[in-house]
Amino acid sequence: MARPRTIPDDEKAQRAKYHHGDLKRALTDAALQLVQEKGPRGFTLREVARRAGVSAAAPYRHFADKSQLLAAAAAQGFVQLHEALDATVAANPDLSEQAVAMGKAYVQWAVSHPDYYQVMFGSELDKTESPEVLTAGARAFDDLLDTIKRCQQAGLLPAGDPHATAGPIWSLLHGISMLTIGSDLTHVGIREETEALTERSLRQLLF
Amino acid sequence: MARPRTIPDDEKAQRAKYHHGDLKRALTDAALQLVQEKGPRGFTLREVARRAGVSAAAPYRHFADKSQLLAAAAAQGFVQLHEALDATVAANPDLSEQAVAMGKAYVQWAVSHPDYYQVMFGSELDKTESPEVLTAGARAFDDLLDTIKRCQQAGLLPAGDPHATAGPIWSLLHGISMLTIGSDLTHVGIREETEALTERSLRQLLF
DNA sequence: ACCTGAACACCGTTCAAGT
DNA sequence: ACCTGAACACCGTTCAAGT
Repeated sequence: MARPRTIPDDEKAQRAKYHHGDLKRALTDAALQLVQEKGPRGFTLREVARRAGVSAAAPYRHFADKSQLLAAAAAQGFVQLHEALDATVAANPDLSEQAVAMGKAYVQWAVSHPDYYQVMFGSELDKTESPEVLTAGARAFDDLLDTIKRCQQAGLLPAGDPHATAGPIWSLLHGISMLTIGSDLTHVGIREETEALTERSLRQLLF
Repeated sequence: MARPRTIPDDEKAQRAKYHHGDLKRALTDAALQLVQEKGPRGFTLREVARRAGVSAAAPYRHFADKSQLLAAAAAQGFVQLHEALDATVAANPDLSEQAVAMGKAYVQWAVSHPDYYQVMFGSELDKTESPEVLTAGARAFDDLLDTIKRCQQAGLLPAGDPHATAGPIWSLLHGISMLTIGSDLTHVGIREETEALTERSLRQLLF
């Protein structure tokens, strides 16, 4: 029953700030949660504002429009994906398996965060208008690029511009992720497990 | 088995039917046009009704809801894609190049009909609720499957369930299409032409 | 400086009423 | 049988007004 009477101004400031000062963070947090709950389809500016305990007009002090708020959520998604890829690299020091492991991790993250992934790559988002998303996305892509470079230096992959190798790989991983999320593969009779499909096609493309 | 006693004049019936009887076709036509004009984002039930010269409530006599109307448009997209693939097969009787030619035709169609393609694979569409889309999609997929089978019989591709070969190929083609439409490849510094990227990665995956 | 309240123009959807 | 008009609950966005 400690009364907050003697509590440092720190906490008070924090509380006070939540609704005037750090509304931006409160809104992105709510947006993140809403995307995960309802997907891109159910994402509404007014609902985000409601969850942040604020009027429908308030978000416009911090985001130009709805798509900019969605972009903030998408950027967070790329950060999470980047962290997942980073962790995989750290957990797989063996270079000969690192590329395959990272590919599997990419798809694994995508299919276990389908709403996120669809926001990150869906047509609702105009990436051109949101440098935040572009840099966050580039950071995740760099993980792939770095692994390719290391493999090249170790002689496991042919030398040359790593982008030339990254293009096909990323396209494949993105395709598997999207088609799996949309259940399109099973709809046409492809019942192979996502992980097996990923590993198999990646090896075929790489080696 | 009671058939109508008087068969009305064809042309007159056609004309009269357009606004009472063939509203369904008028609506899907308008939907098709609207998708091509404004993309999935600007697609509105009310606008479609407006273009068909009908009240906002009228479409509900022919479609359960907005997504069912969008599904009708998506199905048409798959039909068009199927026709493009068919034409490519007919124009490339040489089996050794048919698979690559078809892959290029797939991506080519996708990037030249970006709004269509995004509707066909976007999150706005619930394919499960629309058998029309599923069968139209399966028909396009069968083109790929057939070419793979023929290549297998000619010894150009390893024998086995053609689905096992189709999975990686389709995933790659879909990934290239989507990432190109979204400009994601150029955003991360991959400036290779779409056609070159497609051909190169397809050959690497296949041979 | 930051937020609210009210307003505007638009949606998707429903339903009684018209023809 | 098929369509309209009006209504409802919801949007995204703007802006004067409050604190």
